[in-house]
Amino acid sequence: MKITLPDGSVREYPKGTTGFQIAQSISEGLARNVLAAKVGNEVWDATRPINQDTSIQLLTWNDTEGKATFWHSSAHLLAEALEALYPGVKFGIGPSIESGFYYDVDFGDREFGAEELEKIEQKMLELARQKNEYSRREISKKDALQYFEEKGDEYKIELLQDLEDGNITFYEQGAFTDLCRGPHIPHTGFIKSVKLLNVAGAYWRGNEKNKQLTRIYGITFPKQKELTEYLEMLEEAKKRDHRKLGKELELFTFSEKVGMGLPLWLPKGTMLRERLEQFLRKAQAKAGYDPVVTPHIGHKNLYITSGHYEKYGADSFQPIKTPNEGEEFFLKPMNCPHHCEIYKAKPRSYKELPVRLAEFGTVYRYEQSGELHGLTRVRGFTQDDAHIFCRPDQVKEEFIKVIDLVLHVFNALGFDDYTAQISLRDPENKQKYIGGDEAWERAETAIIEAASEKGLRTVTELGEAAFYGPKLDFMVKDALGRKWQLGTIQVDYQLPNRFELEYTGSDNQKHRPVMIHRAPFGSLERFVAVLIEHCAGNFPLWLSPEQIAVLPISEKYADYANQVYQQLQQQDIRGFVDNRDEKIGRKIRDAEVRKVPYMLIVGEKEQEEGKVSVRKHGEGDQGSLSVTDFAADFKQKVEEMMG
RNA sequence: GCCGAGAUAGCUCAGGGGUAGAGCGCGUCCUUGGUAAGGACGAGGUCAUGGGUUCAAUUCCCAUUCUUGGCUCCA
Repeated sequence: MKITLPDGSVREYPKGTTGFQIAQSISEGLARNVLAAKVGNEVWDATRPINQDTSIQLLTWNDTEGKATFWHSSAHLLAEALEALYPGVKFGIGPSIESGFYYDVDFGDREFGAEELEKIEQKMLELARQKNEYSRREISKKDALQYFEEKGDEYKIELLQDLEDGNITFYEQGAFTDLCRGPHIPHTGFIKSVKLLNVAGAYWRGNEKNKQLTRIYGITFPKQKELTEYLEMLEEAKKRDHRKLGKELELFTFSEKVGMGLPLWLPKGTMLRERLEQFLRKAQAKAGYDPVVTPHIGHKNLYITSGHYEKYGADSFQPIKTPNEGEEFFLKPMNCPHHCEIYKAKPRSYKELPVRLAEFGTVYRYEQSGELHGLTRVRGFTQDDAHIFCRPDQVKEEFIKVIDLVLHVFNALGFDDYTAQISLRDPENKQKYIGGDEAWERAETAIIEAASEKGLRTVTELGEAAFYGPKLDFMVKDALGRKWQLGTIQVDYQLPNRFELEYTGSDNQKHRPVMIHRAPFGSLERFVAVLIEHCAGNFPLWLSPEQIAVLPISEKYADYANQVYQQLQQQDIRGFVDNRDEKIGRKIRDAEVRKVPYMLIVGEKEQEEGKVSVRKHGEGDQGSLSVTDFAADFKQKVEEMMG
C-alpha cells in the first residue's frame, strides 16, 4: 500500500503496517517519541495496523493532537490507579482538556479528600513504570453491556446505550478496561511525571438534576522537567492574577454595597483605562469612525425590534418602569440597537456609506452569580464598540480594515501571538439562529475571505456563531502562553432587517445596508485584566498610571524635586514626588514595588547641575541627564510605542 | 443558578466557648540620608450580617450576603 507522508513523499509499505513501524522506518528517534498517528483525518493508535493507501502524520508531544492523546491515556491511567486503590468506584467520563485531563468518578458513600491525591499520583507512577500497553479491541454492544453490568458501572452503561453496535471499542491497559473510542499512546511508560491538580464536583453529563460526581483534574508529562516548569508557570500565574495586582496597584475594587460584578475604577485604574480609550479614539478617528453617545437604558420596544427581548428578556436584568405610564426600559445589554436608530436618524445615500459609529458604551448583562470573576466576567462593562453600516459590496473591504485596526491595537500593547477564530453556525441546528440561509452564507464567505486575505492564522468553529451572524474572534496568547479571547468582529445581516435600515442606491432604489459589529478590546474591563496578567502589572510606559517618581535624597531637595516634577507634568508626564521622611533606599524600594517605570533621584549634585539621576524599574541606575533631555527621551519613547 | 471551600485591623494572615494577635501599611517624634525596607512610640477590629444553642458565641449550629474552586451559561 502507498503511504503519503506530510512532506508529500509517498512510500510503499506492506498491508497491516502500523504508524509505529512507519516511524521506525524513518528514524529510531521518531519511533521512540511517536504517541499516535494521524491516518487520513483520524487520529489512530500508533500500534493500529493500516490496511489501505492513505496519508499519515506521526504525532509526538509537539503536536496538539499528540498531547491530547497523551493526556487522554493519562486519564485512563488515573482510572486504573483509582480502581486499584478504591475497589468498586464507578467511572463517568475521562477526557483530555486544554491542559491535562480529568476523570469523573463516583466514590459511592466514601468521602474523598484532596489529601488523597498524592497517594494516587504515586500509584499512577508505579503503574506507568510497568509500561503496560494500551490495547484496543472491538466489542459487540451486547458484550460491552454485559461487562459493565457485571462491573456495576451504570454510567458506562448509559454511555453505551447511545452508541451504535459495531462501532464500539474497549481499551485495556494493565488491569483496567474502559469503554473508549481512543486513540491511545502505545504504553504507560511514556508518562514520566504526574500531578493531580484539584478535585471539584461535576454533574453527570453536566446536568444539575443528575448525581454529582467527583472530578479529579490532573496533568502529566513525558519528562519530569516539563512538569516542574508547568508548576512554576502556575505559580507565576498566581502572582500575576489581575485581582491581586488590581488591588496592590490600586487599579480597581469591588464593593458589596454597590453589588457583585460591578467594578469600581480607582484613580490609577481610570488613568490606564482612559489612556487605552484615548489611544483607540485616535486610531479610529484616522480610520474614519464617528464617535457617538447613547444612553444607558433603552425602551423595551427597542429590544423587541432587535430580537434581544425574545431571546434574553427573561434572563436579563428586569425592566425599569416609569411610575406614571408604566413604560418599561431595559439597561442596555449592547449598543447596536441604539446605533441603528442613529443610522435611521436621516435618510442615507450610498455615497456616504460606510457609516462607522463608535462609542465606548457601558452595557449591563445579568451573569449568573457563580460565573463572576474579577474583571474578566462582570455585570457592567464598557465595550469599545462600533458599528459599521455599509453596502454589501463593501463588507469584505471593511472587514479587512477592521482586522488592520485590531492588529494595530495588539501591536501597540505587546500581544504578538494571536490566532483568529472564525465562528460559523452549527449546520445541524439552524433554528438556533435568526435569518435566512443565503444571508448567512454570504456573511460567512466574507469573513473567511477577509481572514485569508490578511493571512491570519485561523481556526474554524462550527456552532460558535452569535445568533444573528458569524464572527471572527481574536485569541491572544499572553506572556505565560495562556489563551484569551479579546477582539471580536461580527457580520450582521439581521439587525438591519429588523430595524428596516435603508440607503438609496445609485439606481435611486432603497437598499439594505450590512452591519459589522466590532470591538478590538472586547471590553475595557476584560482587556485591562488580560493586560495586567500579560505584563505582570509592568505596563508599557505610555499606559503606566504613574510613569515617573521623583525621589529627593532628603528634605533639603524637596523644592527642587517639586520643580522637576512640575516641569515634567507640564509635558504630560505623569507621576508623583515622594517627599516622605524616608531614606532614599526606602523610596526606591517602594517605587520599585509600585512598578513605576522611571525613578528620578535628586540630591545635591542634581540640584546644582539641573539634572536628574535616572533609575529604571527592574534595571537600576541609568546615570544622570538634564531634565529637558530626560523629558525629550521620554516623549520619544512613548511616541514610538504608540505607533 | 447548582455543589464544595472561605469571610478576624486598610492589606496579608495566625488564633480560639470566657468580648483578640503578628507582619506590612497608617500617625507622631527622632533621624537628613546617594540607588530595593533607619529607629522609637502610638492609633486602628460589633472577629461579614441575622437568628439559634449556651451562664457565656468572634469561636458551635442554621440562614443570608459576598469572595473563591468547579459545573451550567455567556447578546
